[in-house]
Amino acid sequence: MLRKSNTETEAGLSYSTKDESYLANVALLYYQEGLNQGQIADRLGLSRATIVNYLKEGRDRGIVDIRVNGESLRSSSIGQELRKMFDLEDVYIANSGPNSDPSSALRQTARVAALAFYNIIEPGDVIGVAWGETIKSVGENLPDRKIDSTSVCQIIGSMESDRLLSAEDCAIQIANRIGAQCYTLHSPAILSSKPLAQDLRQEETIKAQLKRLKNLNAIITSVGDLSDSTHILSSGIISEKDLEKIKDEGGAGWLCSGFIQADGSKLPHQLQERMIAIQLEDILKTPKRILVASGLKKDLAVSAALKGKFVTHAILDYELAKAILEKSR
Amino acid sequence: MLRKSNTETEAGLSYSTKDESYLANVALLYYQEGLNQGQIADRLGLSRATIVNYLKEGRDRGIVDIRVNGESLRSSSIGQELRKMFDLEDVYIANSGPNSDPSSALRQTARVAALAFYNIIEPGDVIGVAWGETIKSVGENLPDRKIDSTSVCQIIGSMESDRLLSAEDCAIQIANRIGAQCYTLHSPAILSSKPLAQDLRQEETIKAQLKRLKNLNAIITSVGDLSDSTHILSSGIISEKDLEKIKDEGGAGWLCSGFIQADGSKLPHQLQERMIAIQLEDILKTPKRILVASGLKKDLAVSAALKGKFVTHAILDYELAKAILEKSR
DNA sequence: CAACACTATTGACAAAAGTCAAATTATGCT
DNA sequence: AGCATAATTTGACTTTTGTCAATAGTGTTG
Repeated sequence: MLRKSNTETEAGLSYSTKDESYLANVALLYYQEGLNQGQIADRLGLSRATIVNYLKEGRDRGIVDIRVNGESLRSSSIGQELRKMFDLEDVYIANSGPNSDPSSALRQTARVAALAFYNIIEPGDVIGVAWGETIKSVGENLPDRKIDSTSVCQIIGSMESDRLLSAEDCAIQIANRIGAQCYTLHSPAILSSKPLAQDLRQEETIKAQLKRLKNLNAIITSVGDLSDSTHILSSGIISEKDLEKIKDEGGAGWLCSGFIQADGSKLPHQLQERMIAIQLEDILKTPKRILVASGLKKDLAVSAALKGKFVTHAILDYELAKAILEKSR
Repeated sequence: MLRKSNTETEAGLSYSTKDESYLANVALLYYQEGLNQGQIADRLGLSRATIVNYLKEGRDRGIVDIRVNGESLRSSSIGQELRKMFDLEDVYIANSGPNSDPSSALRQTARVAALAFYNIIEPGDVIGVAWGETIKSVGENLPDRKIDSTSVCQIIGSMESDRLLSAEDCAIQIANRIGAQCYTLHSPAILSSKPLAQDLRQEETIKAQLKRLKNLNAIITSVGDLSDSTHILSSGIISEKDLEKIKDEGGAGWLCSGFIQADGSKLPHQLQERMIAIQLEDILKTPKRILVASGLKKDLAVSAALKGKFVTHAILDYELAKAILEKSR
């Protein structure tokens, strides 16, 4: 069969079969008219394999967009129970199946969080973004869909971590996806001494950046658990010895820049003096507080964050949500 | 294997696997994570057939939404040529393949028109809607997506037709889909005598309805050809004898309420005196004039409408567009 | 204009998805 | 509780889709 990429060239009429319009028409025949690939191939006088390629290209180029309605993810009954119990605005439940490994459970949670994010964030919002594996994954799963005149602020200074390229990444990626102005924090998360931290906070650039964190509309963060594998340990924010002490003192979790106890109250710690990050008090002042968490080992930490009212919108793993609910009866 | 629709019932925790949230999660695993049905079945501990059912239900219930980007349909090179030649704002090309029958070509054109419609219409628009097979099909292919504070006005009185249930249907359906206020025309399209038509136009209700047609933001219509199978014949608007006369006088097409010649100029006809419909002059005053047409036999009529500037946005069949372009060189 | 690098297309095969009647499990009713 | 009924799930089968290496077309360059 003759190649079809240009018909009527002799008449000067150049019609490229491969343009977006053509791909979109094929996609319509497949996804809306409901024809199968063979029928479309017959109509267009091409092989079925070609139609397969066109359809794939249509999806790749974003001409065909398959989206899942985020609203529906709020409807799970376990989520509704949690919502009532902790007086939350919304709970979205991710469910990757009982037989899935933790990393894909995390990815599924992040995907759900990405959809939830678009439901929660409104044009004009100033969004504080924490960092960590979970938030990184949320950023990766956000579709490229702009939200008008939003801005994104990094709320914890940066830290080298084996699990992340760099901490600013989280804020930058989220900002890129939603087309927001991005303000990073030009400082490490933790400094070696209290005086140095104090000095740095007085630096004009840092000062301005920290001031912005007092007037956020929304925050998206995860929580850290206090197990041996927690990221505050691996990223060097805290030493093993200090962590043990925190646990002895009744620490249940780590939230942005501070430790909290099982009942949700703040657990003061000298570490705070050396950190460049948002204050727990400022989190509470932010109207939309989005928490994303996956994995059973975070149950205590998440419970604590919920009890402490650090959260208005939660996106949780099914297993995690169930565990929290059962312990809280 | 155990049935899974309720887990943990003994603990009082009712978790329905079949809720929207669950379906959405399965859909995410399939459409976003890219797992196949077998892998999902394994993870959830269900059979693959069940996953098939869940995915289907997700699509049926609108949890999964597969949409084609309307923008891309504007990009065809043949459409661009037409756009320049007739100084149009936009041309969308529908392509159902050279081997497809006219009815599915029409459906494809209507689908493309439906997507175009959402690109063209803005919140607040007052939209005039004609009727006919083509417009009816556009209405059927519009998704249920609201456009804020729009209204829809029927621009030609009603007529019984074998091909349509009733003429108001077109306006009503389009209004329903986009959530618009709907104003129908409470009159037949054509009356038996001029005096009766004049009297009716003076009726307060009709008068108000006709007045509205002088301030539309947009119009969506097709054109009638003058072949033996044209709908103005089958719906009884015109007699066979009159049609012959019109053709002899140089008529090229029928547009809403009047005949036009090949060069786009109006062809006066006494029929007009007996009609209750928008005036050709008022069409020209409307800023967005959307023409939808499919099928080679409409080439003369469409050409005429384009030349007469009755159109700002055209949605055409590929074959039709090509024919018009070739004749116009 | 032959040789080339490139992209688009295809046929044949492998994998995945869809179908449906039968089986299983829940639900309603007396 | 026991039975009828409805809803859900499943295994075995058919159809459709995806893959990939081979082939054909296009454009460019020496």
